[in-house]
Amino acid sequence: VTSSDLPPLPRLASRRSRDRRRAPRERALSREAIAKAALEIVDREGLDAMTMRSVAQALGTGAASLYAHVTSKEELLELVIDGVIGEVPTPDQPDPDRWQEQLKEVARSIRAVFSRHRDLARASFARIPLGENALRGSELMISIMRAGGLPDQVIAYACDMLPLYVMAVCYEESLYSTETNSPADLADFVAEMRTYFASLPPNRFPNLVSLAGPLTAGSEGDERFEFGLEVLVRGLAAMPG
Amino acid sequence: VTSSDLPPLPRLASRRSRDRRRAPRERALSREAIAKAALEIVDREGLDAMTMRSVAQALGTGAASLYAHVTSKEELLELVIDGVIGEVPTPDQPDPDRWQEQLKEVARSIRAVFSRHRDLARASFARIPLGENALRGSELMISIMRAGGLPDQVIAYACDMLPLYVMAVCYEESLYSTETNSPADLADFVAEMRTYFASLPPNRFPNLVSLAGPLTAGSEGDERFEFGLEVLVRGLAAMPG
DNA sequence: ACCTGAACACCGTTCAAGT
DNA sequence: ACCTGAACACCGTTCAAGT
Repeated sequence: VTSSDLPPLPRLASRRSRDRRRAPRERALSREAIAKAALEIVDREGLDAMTMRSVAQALGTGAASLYAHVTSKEELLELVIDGVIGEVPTPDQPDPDRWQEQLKEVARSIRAVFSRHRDLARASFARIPLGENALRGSELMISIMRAGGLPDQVIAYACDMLPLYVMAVCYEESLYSTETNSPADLADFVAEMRTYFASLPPNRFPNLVSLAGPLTAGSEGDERFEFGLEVLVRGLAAMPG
Repeated sequence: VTSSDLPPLPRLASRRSRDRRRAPRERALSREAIAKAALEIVDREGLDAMTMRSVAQALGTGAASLYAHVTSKEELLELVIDGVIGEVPTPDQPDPDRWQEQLKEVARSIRAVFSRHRDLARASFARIPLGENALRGSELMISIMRAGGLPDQVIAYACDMLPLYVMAVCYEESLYSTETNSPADLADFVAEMRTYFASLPPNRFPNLVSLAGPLTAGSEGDERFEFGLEVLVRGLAAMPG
């Protein structure tokens, strides 16, 4: 899935870290090993548990040693996230007649991948994704929309907006599964919300009261996410050049 | 703008804090005073500078004293955010013929308000907004969409999706203005991005290279945000019941 | 050239003790 | 009833000193 045999991409100047890493010794640390250890902690204990100290400990060193390979926790997170984006499968060739379905498919893949990595989605926010794999993802989405014949500027904005939506949903969903431990807990929580909306003073919140049901629907499966995808795709299709 | 003269709403059971606060003494602390001090710090120095310690210091006490009025930093943040949502102006009566424009107007107001509070938008994420003012905001959006004749379930999902988009954009924009200090800096950054995309290997990233211009357009003003609003509103209008 | 112990300057939260 | 000093168990990052 990764493209590690290709020549490395240049780095955006303002993102470039002081190039401190060297040819690694026998069993020395490396950016890859550090990122791998970090992701394992995220998967096991969540994003907050991933500290420079905990990552270092997993590798049998102290936190200070990581700074020889990574300039900051921020940069490490970027590495981890780009690696995860690399898990997103690349689908078939762009098909002009199926751009909407293909775009939705990519979005579904991203959601599926991040749902396997706890609340990592939170860290992905508002980070302009410039890693190798993120660029490939953008390239892919653009190619699908271009095949679909969308105007360039629509494609460009959509390239921002679509991941924004997907990541926001992933983060939201990761919170639910953090706060509630079992599917039954989630159902309880949703039920509590519905009852709460229904019990609000009807003179001040008539609409919240009467929509208590729909407002709390679709939190359990894919409906909510699919609704958003449909809105986005239909909206994009309706945008003038 | 606030509705402090109305009877207090019940609190969702799982959100209820141990009711530790009492009738405040002469110049004692209060939830309101604490939230006000916290927001002032956010406005002056950003979200990260808002710590329990810094808020307490601004009030002339120690951090521990805040815990008599607020159960956690999390709860304090909720208080601050709901207060800021209260700054969003409530527009005219819902007009069936203008629901799209009215919905966009609400979204613009929310963006305008949060853009005055640094990166506070970040803290608003994936927090189901259940404060007094947030509920009023939801009630308002629902009333506009109901006047527009949208199906109930579409309205309910949209109630989630619209703020999600607006807040995500607010957060993204707050990052730009944190990393870049002047408009000129922002322009430089955007230019750097454009050059970067244009300089990628064209055999691997043909679309990113050729769309370098559009991809980095509209980051300075409202176009990007307005594009998203338009997509959402058109998409919502196109959803079947 | 790389790695590290110890330190610096912080966090959120708790709790015994005060008034 | 309310407030607080001090402590607990942490953070990210730096840096002099080691090998």
